[in-house]
Amino acid sequence: MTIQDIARQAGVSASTVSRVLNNDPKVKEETRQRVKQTMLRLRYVPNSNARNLKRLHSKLIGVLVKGIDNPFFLEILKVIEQKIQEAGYSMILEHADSEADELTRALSLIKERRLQGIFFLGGSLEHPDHLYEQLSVPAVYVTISARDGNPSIYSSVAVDDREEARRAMAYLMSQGHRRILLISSSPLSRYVNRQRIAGCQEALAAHGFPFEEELLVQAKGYTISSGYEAANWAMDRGLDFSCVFAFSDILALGAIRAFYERGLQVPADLSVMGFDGIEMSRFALPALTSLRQPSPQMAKTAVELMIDLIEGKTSHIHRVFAGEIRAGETCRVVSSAD
Amino acid sequence: MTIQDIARQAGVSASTVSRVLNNDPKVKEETRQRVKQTMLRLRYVPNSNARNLKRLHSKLIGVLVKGIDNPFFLEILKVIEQKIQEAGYSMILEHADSEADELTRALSLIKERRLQGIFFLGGSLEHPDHLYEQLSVPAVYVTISARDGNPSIYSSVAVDDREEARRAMAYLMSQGHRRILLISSSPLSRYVNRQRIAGCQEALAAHGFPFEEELLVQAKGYTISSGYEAANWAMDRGLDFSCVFAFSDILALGAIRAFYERGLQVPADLSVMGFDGIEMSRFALPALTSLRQPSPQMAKTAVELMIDLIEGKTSHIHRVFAGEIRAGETCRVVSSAD
DNA sequence: TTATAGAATGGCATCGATTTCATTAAAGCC
DNA sequence: GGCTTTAATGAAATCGATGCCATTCTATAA
Repeated sequence: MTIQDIARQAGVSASTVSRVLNNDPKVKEETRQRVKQTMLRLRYVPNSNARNLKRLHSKLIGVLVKGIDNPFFLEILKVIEQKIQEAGYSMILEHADSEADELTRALSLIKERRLQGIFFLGGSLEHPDHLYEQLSVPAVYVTISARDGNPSIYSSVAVDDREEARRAMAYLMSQGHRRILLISSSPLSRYVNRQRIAGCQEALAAHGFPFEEELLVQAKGYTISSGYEAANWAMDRGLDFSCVFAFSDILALGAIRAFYERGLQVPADLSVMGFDGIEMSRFALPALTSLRQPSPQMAKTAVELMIDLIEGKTSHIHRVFAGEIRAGETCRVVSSAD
Repeated sequence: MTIQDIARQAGVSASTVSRVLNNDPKVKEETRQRVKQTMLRLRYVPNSNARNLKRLHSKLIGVLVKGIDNPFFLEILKVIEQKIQEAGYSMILEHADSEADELTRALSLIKERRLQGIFFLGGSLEHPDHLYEQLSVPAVYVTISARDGNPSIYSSVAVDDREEARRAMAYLMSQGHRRILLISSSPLSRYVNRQRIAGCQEALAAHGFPFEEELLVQAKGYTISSGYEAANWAMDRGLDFSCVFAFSDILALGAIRAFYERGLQVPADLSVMGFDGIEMSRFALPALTSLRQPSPQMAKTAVELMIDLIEGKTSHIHRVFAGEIRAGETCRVVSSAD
């Protein structure tokens, strides 16, 4: 079933059918109806390959996700997809497994499918600048704050990781915690992790506490089992801490389980705080205290920004959202003697 | 950058460049290298629209997911994506929100993008048969058992929902439970739910217990909050039960939270069992007892089956996997006097 | 040396839509 | 009524790759 078949059946030319497809106003109403009826009758669906080959715009936006395991990213992804649809575009999802070729893959994808824009979700920003310059379409990073220098070759929508981590740590320290185990995702060299670690150090320094390298452990991935393993690793090494700050809720939840299995109750024996504030952790037992990122708003803003960028209505900007501490049941005030 | 540009730069014809792209053996090694170098130098990436327009095969397989919220589907989706890649195909993900137009959407997608096959994940099978007959490519349902009559217009890879639900109920009843609250997803009329309910009834009947309509509640969606709400609804109605069997782990986890907030401990005061056996529920507190579906194997089998179907090596079949009870910490043996 | 099979390569139609340009039909105007 | 303007429509080139068929080149045999 091609446009030609419809044209023949409806007694018009292919051009006219194309005009009907694209809602061109200069088609007589009567003709339009006849063509539409024919399309319906023959169950005609336009071939998107042929379409996008000829057209200037593909109406496609790519999303490159790294670590789709993480429910936090999924929460964002859902909103992004919905908003993209609403804007009349379609979403192409690509899942990046290895860290290194992330940008290369994005560049290929853009050319291959004629994407009009690309989102990066959960990746790192460690690529050299000259690679970004090869991006021929707008790129928007979501949940990853822009590096120092605020580059104008891509946009970002994120919280200030450093500041939010500092705030979370300050909160924990205000409850009397002094020895706080940090569970980061890996690698530690990833920008977002470096930022958060820096924020933690800042908070410690503000209280005059030293930053102990030993109290920084890394989890393999963004899964509950890697949080579990990281906590076990810390306990196996006999580390001394009264509190845990995990850089992701899902890691925090895994850690809580690990503590429980060793007979440690949260928050009675240990306090735990997460980062992200996913829905699920509100319903966990005990409900996780977390630094919530306003993910729905961030996702919405990211798509709006993307559309504006595509339509040339704006140039690259960096939007910073404020996080918020969501108190759950996993933190307890301890005496300073603890 | 088109194939013509490469041809000009490398001093060959477009045909030869195309041959290099498709690894045609009848190209002189020297020429092949020269063309490859040129492609690399100009950072050429073939336009997939032009490609798929001309080619017979698009190397694309669609996946229509309903309820991507459910971590169980995500676990499966990840394996499906990986296996599809390994088989040299690409995956197109489509998220169906409304129930009704699911198949219509799939049919459009197939024509539009020239898909070579389509997976249905988490949808329902309630469509009339004549719609399936319009499917021009193999369709494989994952985690949804085939309806009675074992139709040969699509394939399925699933557990026997009825039998597994029966088994789970029998397990709970063997622990002394008699009044078991069922938390189903909605709508109850969905085939998978009807099957599971039938299995539960069967188990009750085997013990001579009546099936009480009242003890069947439905959750809005596959989210932890809807499990939470369903449990609250049941408690608000003052229903009497010693045990809960939720048709999804994520619902069970939400229910546990709801009980906890009303001062009911699991498993001390109430036993809870889930369905699916997702990774996360193993790390929950308390670890969820669940009827585990062997999802990685199911996903792997589904993709293998799909590839075989595409290559014409097999015709539609229905693979049934056996589930398994994974004992956690949410079930307790009660005396029959309870 | 010349015929000839086989290996490499080039030319060109093609996939199914869009879009510009040309053409026809209808309508407005003096 | 004849002419211009505008509304509808059609013809044909085009997007970027593929693959059949034709052609050129090379190596081997007679």
